[in-house]
Amino acid sequence: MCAMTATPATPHAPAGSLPLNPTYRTHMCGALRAAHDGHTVRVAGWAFRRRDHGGVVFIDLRDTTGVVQVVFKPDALGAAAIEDITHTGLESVLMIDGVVRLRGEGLTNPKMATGEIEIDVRAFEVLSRADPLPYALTDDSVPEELRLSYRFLDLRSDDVAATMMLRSDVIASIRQRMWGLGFREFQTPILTASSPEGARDFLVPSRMHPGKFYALPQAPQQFKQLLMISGFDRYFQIAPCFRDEDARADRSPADFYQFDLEMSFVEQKDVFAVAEQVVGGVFEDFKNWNGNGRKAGAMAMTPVGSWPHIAYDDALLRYASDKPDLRCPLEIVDVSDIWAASEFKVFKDIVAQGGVVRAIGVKGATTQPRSWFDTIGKWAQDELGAPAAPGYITWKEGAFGGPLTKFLSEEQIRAMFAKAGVGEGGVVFFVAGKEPGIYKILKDLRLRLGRDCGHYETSIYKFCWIVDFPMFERADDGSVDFSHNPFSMPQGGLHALETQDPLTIKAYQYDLVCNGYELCSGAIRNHLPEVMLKAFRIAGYGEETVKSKFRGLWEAFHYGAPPHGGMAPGVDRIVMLLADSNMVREVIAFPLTQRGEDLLMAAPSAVTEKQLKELHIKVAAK
RNA sequence: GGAGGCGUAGCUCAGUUGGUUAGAGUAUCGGCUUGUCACGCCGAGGGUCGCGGGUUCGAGUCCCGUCGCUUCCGCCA
Repeated sequence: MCAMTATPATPHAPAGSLPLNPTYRTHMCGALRAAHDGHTVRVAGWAFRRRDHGGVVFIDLRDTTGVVQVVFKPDALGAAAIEDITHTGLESVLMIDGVVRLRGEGLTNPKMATGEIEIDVRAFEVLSRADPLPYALTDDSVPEELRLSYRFLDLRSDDVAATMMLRSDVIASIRQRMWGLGFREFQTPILTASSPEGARDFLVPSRMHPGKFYALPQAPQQFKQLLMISGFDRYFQIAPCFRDEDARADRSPADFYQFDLEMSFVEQKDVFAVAEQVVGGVFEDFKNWNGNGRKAGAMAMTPVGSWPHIAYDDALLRYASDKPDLRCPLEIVDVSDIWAASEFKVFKDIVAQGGVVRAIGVKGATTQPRSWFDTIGKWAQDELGAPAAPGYITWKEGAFGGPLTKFLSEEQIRAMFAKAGVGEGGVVFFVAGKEPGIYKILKDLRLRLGRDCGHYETSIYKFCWIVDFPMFERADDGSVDFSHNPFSMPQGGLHALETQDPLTIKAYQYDLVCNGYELCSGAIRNHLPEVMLKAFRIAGYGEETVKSKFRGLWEAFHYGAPPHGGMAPGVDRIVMLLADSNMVREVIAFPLTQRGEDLLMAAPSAVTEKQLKELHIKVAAK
């Protein structure tokens, strides 16, 4: 385990300055240096590696600060002691009394921070013996399933441990920044009421109320709004959230943590300013963290205070995504009108039937070999499910090329290149189809083209705000539903709700996006009961539902509610990005599997009949 | 709910066209080794090839089903 790189915002004491109890240790393993030569020390830790030379035995002893070599010599300890340490399993916990010695000439190990010294053992005690390990801690090819089954061992490996410490440091940094800005931290209930909106709830049966259930909160949404109405003005919480939905690589299947915040008497720009200071500040502090050795070099980031705002509709057009990865500079443009006026029947028909043709211009792509264009076409069909290989037109040595060229006039082609923002040497790709199905193809094609043609930036955190989300959307069954958050303030307020087509109404609703990951959602909230009632009515919820299911907010809005808003960045995702990982499980100490199981604790599990009876629950036969 | 990938010793993997007793590295155990640092050398034990069924004279290998992990779609206000 390597010593952590010190970071300016880490409020923790540096490794090696921990208060120590001399019953167990006088020094930390990783803190010993040449300056300790001749010091009598007591250290304690895990037997990480052993090298047995029949007489002298070396053990690398590991604690949270690092590794130090301890030397067992038969002359000093006797044959029985050497026999004992030889048969003590790796990962046993040892307490060592010894003397720090400079290593002899040619015996130092420059790969170790403590490599100039070793501890000459005078006495030792095995505090806990370890069985043979299910896998070697130094083996980095062990599958995740096994490592999660023995997560307590997995957490001993230095990169995993370093990531957990990063997580702690990130949360500490968030708290310090928020306290510095005058926010207060609150705790809100873990057992609350089920909500008809949003994700599937985890339910907890009530013993005292037969047939009734608590729900674990999907977010502290209503509570933080109530705190605003109570007048606290600035709230935050590192809040556990629970959603019973299927997992993804970047989405934990049950519980996750949000850095939840809310402010009163603010507009959208005020929330953005706090977010850029705090989230941006955390990234500035930790962007170069490399405790797991993954980053190739220093990381850049979008400067705080200049994170671009992109309207939701604009994001869908330009990036085919509401969480665009801006490391790829390529943008999508609409060229439906040009193709509608062309002789190419396939695209003409698609436009005539309400579809669109979108184009991605790639500078310099004419240098790609023919085989690359074929690979892209096959990949788009096989992996992205494109109905046909994306068409393309090349502009090379004064001439336009590609199978689609013959359907267009030169003016039309030139107009296309101008719109796509590329000139000679460039290639314009086309994808035709209906929205929104076409977005999935365009989104991944844009990134692939950028990567393949060298336009994709690495070693940078690219932030942007996605703003002006629609308030409502059409559900699969044709009805109108909330598109994001039912508590958002619609732009135009009650007047918009009463006069506009609901599907055209925007909300003061926003997301923060970094490198293609949705880092948080937020909104300026509605604080008026009549707006709440009207918005829910449009989404198909009657007055009685609002009054019963959202009683707290409904009541509170009648007794003086300030304008307020906030957001909730995902702690797991922030740490994941800083750790240069794409798996959220890597930044969670005890993550669940994809199917929501804890392999170590064997959860979920059956319970006794007695427990069920107390809870008035009967399990139906399958 | 749907689609793909993976599953052989404690662990990581190899295993030819279906053909004798399923191999290697590592770990474990035993022996040797007083300066290594992923120490080294010699030897031993360790297998229901995820599970079930089928085809076949014969299945780790082919087919069907199923279970587990995982990636993606749906889902995630």
